[in-house]
Amino acid sequence: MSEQYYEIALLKSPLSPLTFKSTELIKIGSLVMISLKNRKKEDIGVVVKEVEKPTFKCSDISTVLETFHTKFTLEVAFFIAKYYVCSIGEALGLFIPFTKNSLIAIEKNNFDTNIILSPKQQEAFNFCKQHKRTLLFANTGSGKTEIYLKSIEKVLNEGKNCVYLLPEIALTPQMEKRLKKVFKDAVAIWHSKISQKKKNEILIKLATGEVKIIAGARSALFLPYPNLGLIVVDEEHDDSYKSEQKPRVHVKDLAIYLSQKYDIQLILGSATPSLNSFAKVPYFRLKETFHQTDKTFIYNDSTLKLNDLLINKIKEKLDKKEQTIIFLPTRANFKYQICSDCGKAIECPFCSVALSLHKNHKALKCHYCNYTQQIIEKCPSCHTGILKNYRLGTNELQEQLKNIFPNNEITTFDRDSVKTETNLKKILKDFNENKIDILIGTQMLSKGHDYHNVTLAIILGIDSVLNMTSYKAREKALSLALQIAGRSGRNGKGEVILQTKNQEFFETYMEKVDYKDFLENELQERGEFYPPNTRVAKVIFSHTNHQKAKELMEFYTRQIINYHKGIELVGYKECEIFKISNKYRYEILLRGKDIKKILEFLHSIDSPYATIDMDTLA
DNA sequence: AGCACGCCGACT
DNA sequence: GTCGGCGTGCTC
Repeated sequence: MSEQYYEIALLKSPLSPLTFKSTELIKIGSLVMISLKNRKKEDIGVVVKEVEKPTFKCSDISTVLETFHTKFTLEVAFFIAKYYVCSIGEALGLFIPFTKNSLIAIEKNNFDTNIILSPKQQEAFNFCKQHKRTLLFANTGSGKTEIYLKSIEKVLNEGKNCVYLLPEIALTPQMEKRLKKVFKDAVAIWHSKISQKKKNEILIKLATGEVKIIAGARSALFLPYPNLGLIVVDEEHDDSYKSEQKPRVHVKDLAIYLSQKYDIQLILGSATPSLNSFAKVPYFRLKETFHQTDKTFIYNDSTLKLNDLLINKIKEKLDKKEQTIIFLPTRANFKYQICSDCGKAIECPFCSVALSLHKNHKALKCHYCNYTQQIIEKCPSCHTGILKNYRLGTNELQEQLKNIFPNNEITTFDRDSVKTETNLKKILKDFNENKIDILIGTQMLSKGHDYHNVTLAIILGIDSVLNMTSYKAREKALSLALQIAGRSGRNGKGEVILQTKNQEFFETYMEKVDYKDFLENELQERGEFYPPNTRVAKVIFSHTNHQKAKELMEFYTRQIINYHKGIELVGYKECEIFKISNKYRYEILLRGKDIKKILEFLHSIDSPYATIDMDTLA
């Protein structure tokens, strides 16, 4: 009996593909079960290649499953493995495979959204139609959603699928509503919190053509679409499109790649686009909003605190029964407790960061490893000093405001108060029904939620974002400030207070000139040193043994200097947060224009203690 | 001697 | 990633 030999990529395994044999003819892309030496259970793999009989002995493929990957997914997985530096098995592990009934041809549809576009919107829609890739650079309130809907209608009527990506799960409910209103049951929501049972139902409907649009978070891009024709990436500037875990794929960049290489249309949308997309993708500027915008900016150069200016402004709004949102980048009560005698902060025993004070849990907590301990009164280092609190957080501000305005409803909106989708829906519902007067939150506040009665946005602590040591600090701080400022304004009237010592920067780019001018200026500033005109990658070495981590960094630093001409070593040092969860961390930052040379180095790294981050955002 | 733990290498 | 083998160092 004849035997075939196949290379099998083991799903979620860092191993390279291994060779197995079978008497059956198996299609490339099929999922199979195999067993490895010294393993208790069988592993799932994907057939990636047929090969000649090798010199070593091969085991048999035990089962051929009913699921498979297409040529398209295999190609994309190979690209991901190469570009983001992981094994084929890890890259394939991102995708959900097709099943036998998947490849039924979908019929063309006859959707009619009944949406009438304004002349400017029509122009934007036409631009999207004429360009395979569009950056819809659209101010808040300029009606970009209608353009998405029209574009979706078009591809659906051509018999294709659409995926609509959002940066986080929290935004899916409101978009679900808007999409279902127009496309009814052809819409499904997909993200990591959807139950397996529900996911299976969605996959069946996607295969039969009953579902044609998937709206969701990152993972939604990796579903078995019978015929993907359009990718929409909403709030495209958001960094959460990049995965924090291996493979560290940037889903927006992957979407750009897919639309370049395949017959897939792409629309990226944002009021404050990323410089990267701005430089890569043709844009259409949609500025006109449906209401006159009349926004007043007030600058306050006080250090981070609640002061009379803020209190009086809030009172004004409360008296008029209008709502206020307050942004600050810190949760809990305070970020540090510092001894007034010896000047030491109370540190996490496992991480090199201060413990945050959580009064309502009567605890000190580490925001990196979750270590929790009781609140202490006296300095643990010198035993004499009194501890002072620094860096105001959301809960503390809430407490202070409750003392001043005891009869008003003041709620926090951050990772601590929004643990589940139910929490989120309730807070947003209460806020929109005016049951909450003041909403205090972290970045979460800025992310595309609709608020209707907000006339004051207060932005605190933005300087700590601007002063981060990242080439993206300016872009991050400004887009964040603009996004929050954009949530203030009922019928176009709104006030914004920025507490900052960098008035000139914010005043220039928030009031005087267009965000486009910031992007153009920033492009100049970054020059040839930072993206988009060059590529950057970061490698982090982490180990419980301080010396081991350092030696690894030093070894690879020498490798770059000696054997990798053509890539530039920007720096090698301790990570900003030196220790996390008892692991010491060192990093190498490198850059270069030649992707091949960068990847050659990154692929030469052979250590389980290295984390490779291509196109790092930090 | 007995075993817990960490390290290392193989895995087709 | 996951497993077994093997060495070190500690305890009974």
